[in-house]
Amino acid sequence: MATGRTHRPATRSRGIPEATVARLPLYLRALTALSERSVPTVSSEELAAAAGVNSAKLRKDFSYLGSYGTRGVGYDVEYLVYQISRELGLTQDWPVVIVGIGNLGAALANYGGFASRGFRVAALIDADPAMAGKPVAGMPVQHTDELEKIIEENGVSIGVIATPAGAAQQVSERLIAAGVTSILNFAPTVLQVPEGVDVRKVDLSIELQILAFHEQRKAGDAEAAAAALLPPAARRAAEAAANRKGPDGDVPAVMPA
Amino acid sequence: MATGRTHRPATRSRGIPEATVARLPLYLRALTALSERSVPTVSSEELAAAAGVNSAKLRKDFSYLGSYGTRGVGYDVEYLVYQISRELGLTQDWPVVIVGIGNLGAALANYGGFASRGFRVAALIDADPAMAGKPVAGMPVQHTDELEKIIEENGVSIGVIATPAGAAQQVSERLIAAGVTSILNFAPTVLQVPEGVDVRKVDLSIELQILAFHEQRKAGDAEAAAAALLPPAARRAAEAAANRKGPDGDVPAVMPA
DNA sequence: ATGTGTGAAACGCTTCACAGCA
DNA sequence: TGCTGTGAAGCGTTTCACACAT
Repeated sequence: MATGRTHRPATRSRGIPEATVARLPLYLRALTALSERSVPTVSSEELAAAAGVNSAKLRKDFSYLGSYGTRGVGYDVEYLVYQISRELGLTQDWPVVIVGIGNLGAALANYGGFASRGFRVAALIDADPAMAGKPVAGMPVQHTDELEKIIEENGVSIGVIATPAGAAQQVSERLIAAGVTSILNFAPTVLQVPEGVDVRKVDLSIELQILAFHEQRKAGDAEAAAAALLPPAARRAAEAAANRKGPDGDVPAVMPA
Repeated sequence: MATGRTHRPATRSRGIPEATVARLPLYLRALTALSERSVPTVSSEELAAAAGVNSAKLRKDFSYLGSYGTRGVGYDVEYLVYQISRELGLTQDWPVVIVGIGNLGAALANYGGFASRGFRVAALIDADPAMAGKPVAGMPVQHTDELEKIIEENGVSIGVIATPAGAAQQVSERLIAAGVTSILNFAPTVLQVPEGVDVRKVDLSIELQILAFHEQRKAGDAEAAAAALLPPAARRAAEAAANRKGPDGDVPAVMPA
């Protein structure tokens, strides 16, 4: 997870558990693929495999939306696509602004997955005057001065922050003051926001660090197993790890007092 | 959260709960900032605020690492930085490859947060022959043909996939066959990987959809409250939402059979 | 016969509240 | 006195297993 909500007690939103909400987009994507192949129905087993979850979880998830399946048959693909889209609020148009048009901001602006899901990039905003007017993803970058005007005129309630860490808090405050109530934050900072504003964060470095933790554990296991003369499948990883560490790889950089 | 592990039962890894592991990078970042300001110690309360969690959770998290605090005083910043770094495996060097050097891949290549955390971009790989040799983030892009050689020569165990969805599964298979055991996947697909391989996914579109769900709920609440003549704080959002929807905003695009 | 829908059990995570150490 | 460390309670999520509809 690269991610997490802020505020609001972990109580259910509209009766649907948060964990289920987080999986709905996954189901939707799998269903859309089936729909494009004109598959009329799916079983929970098939759909679960396509979405990368187990079928019991999927059935439980769908049970929160209502009884949309047919026993002995499965789920109607088109109908489910509609129901989930509706539940997620994707049947309406969501204008979003992207603030910070560096490498990442540009990547986001060019990302096709937004438009196809009801999201419309209403504006690209950057603090650098030299960027103003430059076309990115076929759209002129606008200066931060215009931020409030853009948000109010377009009824924007979702903002994406792709600025450097140092600018993120201030940007979020301006977004919120102008009316934004949901923020997707790519800057590596914890945003301080008032009650009622949702923040989700995506942090590339954090994801890698979590992988490193598990990777390290694998290497440790492999080393231990190798030492016990029980060569495991992950042998290669252990060897690579050993090579990387070097002779003093484990010496602490800082010693406790 | 934008994210999730694959395989391996949700049992604890090395005694540390998965939820705790996911927060360690957050604490580390906050601690690093304190360290740079030469702050010698922090209380759980202060550090929790900086990391955006509550203090009970933080103390519980740290208790899994050992008793590194001093009662009545707090935690030694430098010592904690070292212990968490060590726990996460960041005291060693992790070479990573980035596959798919489009907008997003380039953004990742340029992202500074990697190098400072023990991650080293060993190679940038792209399938487009026209990209080969082009410098991105001061590093020449290499062709996919070289993938296996690069991974083996550099002892790479972590791969980042930033290709289009259609290429991701095949890329992951080649990465894994060559020795990669952890993958950070930015492509909007569910990767099918063998036991023992960790996958974390970051999906921009999914994060936005989760925000949209909550945003929709807020708008609904605000409308209801407004109808009940109890003007709420989020009034603006409701009005904006109403504007967006238009006269037939709620008519289903697909009707059930 | 097949596959959904769902109570109930199991599990993991969070929060509480306070004992215990500096 | 102040703040950590931690059992125990509380919650939300996952998994099980089977009744029930088709």
